[in-house]
Amino acid sequence: MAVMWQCQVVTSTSTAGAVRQGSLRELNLAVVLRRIAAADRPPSRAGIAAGTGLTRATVSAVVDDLIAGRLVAEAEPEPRTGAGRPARGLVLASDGPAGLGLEVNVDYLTACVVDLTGTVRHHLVRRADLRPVSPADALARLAALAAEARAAAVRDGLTLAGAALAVPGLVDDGGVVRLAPNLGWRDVDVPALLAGHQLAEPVDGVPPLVVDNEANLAALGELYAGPAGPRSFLHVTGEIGIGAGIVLDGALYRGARGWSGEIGHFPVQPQGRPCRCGGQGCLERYAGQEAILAAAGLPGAELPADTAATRLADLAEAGDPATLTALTDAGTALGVAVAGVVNLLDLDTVVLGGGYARLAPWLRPTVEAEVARRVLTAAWAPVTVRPAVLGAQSAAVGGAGSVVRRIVDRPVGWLTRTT
Amino acid sequence: MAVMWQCQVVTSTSTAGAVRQGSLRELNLAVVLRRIAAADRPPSRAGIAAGTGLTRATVSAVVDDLIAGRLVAEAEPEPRTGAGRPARGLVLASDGPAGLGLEVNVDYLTACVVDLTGTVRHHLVRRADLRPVSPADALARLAALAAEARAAAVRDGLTLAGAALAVPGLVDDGGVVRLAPNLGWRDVDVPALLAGHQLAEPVDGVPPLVVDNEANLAALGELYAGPAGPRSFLHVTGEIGIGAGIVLDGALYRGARGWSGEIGHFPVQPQGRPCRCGGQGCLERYAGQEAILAAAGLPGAELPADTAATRLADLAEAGDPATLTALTDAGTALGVAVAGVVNLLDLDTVVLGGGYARLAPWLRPTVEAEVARRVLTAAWAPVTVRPAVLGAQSAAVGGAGSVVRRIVDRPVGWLTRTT
DNA sequence: GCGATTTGTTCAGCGGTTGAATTAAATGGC
DNA sequence: GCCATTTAATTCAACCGCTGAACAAATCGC
Repeated sequence: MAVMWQCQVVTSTSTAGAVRQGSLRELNLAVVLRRIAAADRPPSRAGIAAGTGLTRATVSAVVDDLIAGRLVAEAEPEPRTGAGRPARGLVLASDGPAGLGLEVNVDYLTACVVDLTGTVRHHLVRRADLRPVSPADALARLAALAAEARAAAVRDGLTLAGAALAVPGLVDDGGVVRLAPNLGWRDVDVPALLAGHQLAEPVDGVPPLVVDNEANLAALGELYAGPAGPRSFLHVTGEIGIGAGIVLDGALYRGARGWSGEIGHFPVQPQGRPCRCGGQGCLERYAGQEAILAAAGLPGAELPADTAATRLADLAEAGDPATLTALTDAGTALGVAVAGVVNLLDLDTVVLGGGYARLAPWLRPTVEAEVARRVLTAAWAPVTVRPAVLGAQSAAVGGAGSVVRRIVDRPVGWLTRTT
Repeated sequence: MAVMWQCQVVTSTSTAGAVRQGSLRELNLAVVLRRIAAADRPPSRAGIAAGTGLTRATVSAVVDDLIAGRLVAEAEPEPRTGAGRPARGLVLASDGPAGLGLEVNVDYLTACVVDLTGTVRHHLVRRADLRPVSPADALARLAALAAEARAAAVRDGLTLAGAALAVPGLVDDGGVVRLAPNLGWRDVDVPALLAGHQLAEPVDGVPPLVVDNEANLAALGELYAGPAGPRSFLHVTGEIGIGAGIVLDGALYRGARGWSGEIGHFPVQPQGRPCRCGGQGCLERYAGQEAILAAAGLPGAELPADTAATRLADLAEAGDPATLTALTDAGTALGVAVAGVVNLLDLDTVVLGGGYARLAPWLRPTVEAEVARRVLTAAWAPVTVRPAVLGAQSAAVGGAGSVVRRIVDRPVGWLTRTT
């Protein structure tokens, strides 16, 4: 007689999900705040009570806490309808906590500030080729840009609640960049290099900066900003390498060690062109920026992604045949890979991000054709292929968004802060 | 200024996660019960209190409820250690609720009973070629087998809490089998065909039978039965077709419409052999049972999977060169596909199930070699490839396990039942 | 046998939700 | 213009379930 789950391990985060008395309020704060964040019109306390099943009394008490904590504000222009006492609309506060989103990439540094409502309040970009710059230097410049953004946020009355840094590479739990090939970084300990800077000072024991892969943060940005609905999608970022962020059931899937999304080496031609990874016929060799540029007869394999994408888009718009062919071929390869992923994960949406966002008009038809041809269930349920809403610099915005989103999902952390 | 998550939709399951007063007890029942289920030694009330952060008083009250509901029992042979009052060990009850697992496949019907502890208490198999049999007939035979299993369970003092039926095909939400090619089923409405049978009578408004893809249920079985640890893995089922169950962070991932796991048409040779799906060089054409048998020079493409696997294993053990080559080639193709999936999802374990379980000794080395070669992060973090613990008929056992597992995860549903 | 030690139970206290009653603020009919 | 009606939000006693401490139970070591 086989015995199952005899010795399953409990994930044991010390309390392992036990619900204490105080958790009630903690959980309901999150429920109410999420409700306010998710509504398309400012909801009333009564509406929230009806929607959640909580009592109006409870909702009022919870909302009082949220307003006192500067997470929620009452909307003066209350939307009225019919008879009865007018409801007072509740909206996320636009003068409370905000998130700082940062990005280091091959040819630019970005810092942006996103408030609780999801509005991008500031967006600073510094263009500069960072490949010859040492990681320490690059991070020092980034810190300066971050300080500038922070000052702008403070002038607006905002309080920065944390920061997220997007990096084009593999990042481990501790914020160490294991490998960022296009930047030439290897084992760069970002928190250590930023020690002393304001960014690195822990607040309430919480490290204020999380470092993450740009594809992951871009996918989060798309999750927050995208049209309602898509709860499971693949966000493909076309750069020199090709990365993917995977959102499943409304949550970013990071993988067993946080290294998911490596789609660049999906085998689209197993007996095809050799790849630096040791395999053959990897997607990157057919739909990577270098491959597209070469096929279009353009130099500059090492160009920054947005420059390359712009150049290709210009040529395509002008009707350059070599470019059009190159994009069609790239789209086909991308479609093969995407179809494989969709077959495996049964996704309903694929988002073209990074450089692909700009090239979507030309890539999309071929990608869609391959998907329709190869995805078994496509006949029953169509797959949407669309460009990223946030476009190129979605990683920084997504990172900033993830900071404030964390507050929406667990407001107690913000409300009980000591500072 | 881009605005994010302006109009996100709330999943709105009426209460939308609101935490009522009574939810406290509901949640803590689950926490304590899971703790008991997950422990490798019968834990004491005090131990659970220490582990969860709840008070000993609370744990005692919760445990009283669980014992009253026949979900937990006190283990008489309490495990002692040191000084102090001896603890009373708590174990899952072996005479409470049980799950019924069913499977319809090409050449057999299965019914099995799994109790709360995960022990397989009964396991009935009827061999018969079901391809010439009408779906209604096949289900009638299944219902008879299920009734037999139910009687055996009742004799043991068990109460069946629900049933799960594994089918080798695509199943939709309503339990309709959209397509099961090897059975020759199309749009078979299982609940409708079982109407009138005991299996189909709702208890407390809950449909007693869920129908699911066999690969999904087999993956769940592996999740419950497998060694501690693997929280994210791919379970590949080799049959006439090739299916995969995907477990991410300890939960089965079903996809946007419940049709995830279609790995059989992963492109391993895009310019290769044409496939019935319309694509070219699909995995199924290289590592499917039909392909392996043909490469080994054997007839019987339509053989049931376990027969075919046994025959191949016998030949391989005897050192038949054609068979060994066939298995090596199949392993290579499988390895290409698996490597692609692991790259994408960053899994740490791949389980070979179904017919592959029996063939694992020969497939495993080549699969591992391909994975090591193609998975970028394999150097930092190894990927384990292993045969399924439950072997061939894991789907029925996994289905039965999922029924009792649901009770462990939400005991209130069982405790408040009216029957 | 007695103190030390650990388990499990009992009980007053309390935080937070509940539900009903109350107050607040608007609409609409006459 | 006034009042009944309607809906929103607040107040308050009641109650549910967790908390913490005190207590009883059961065993070990000396």
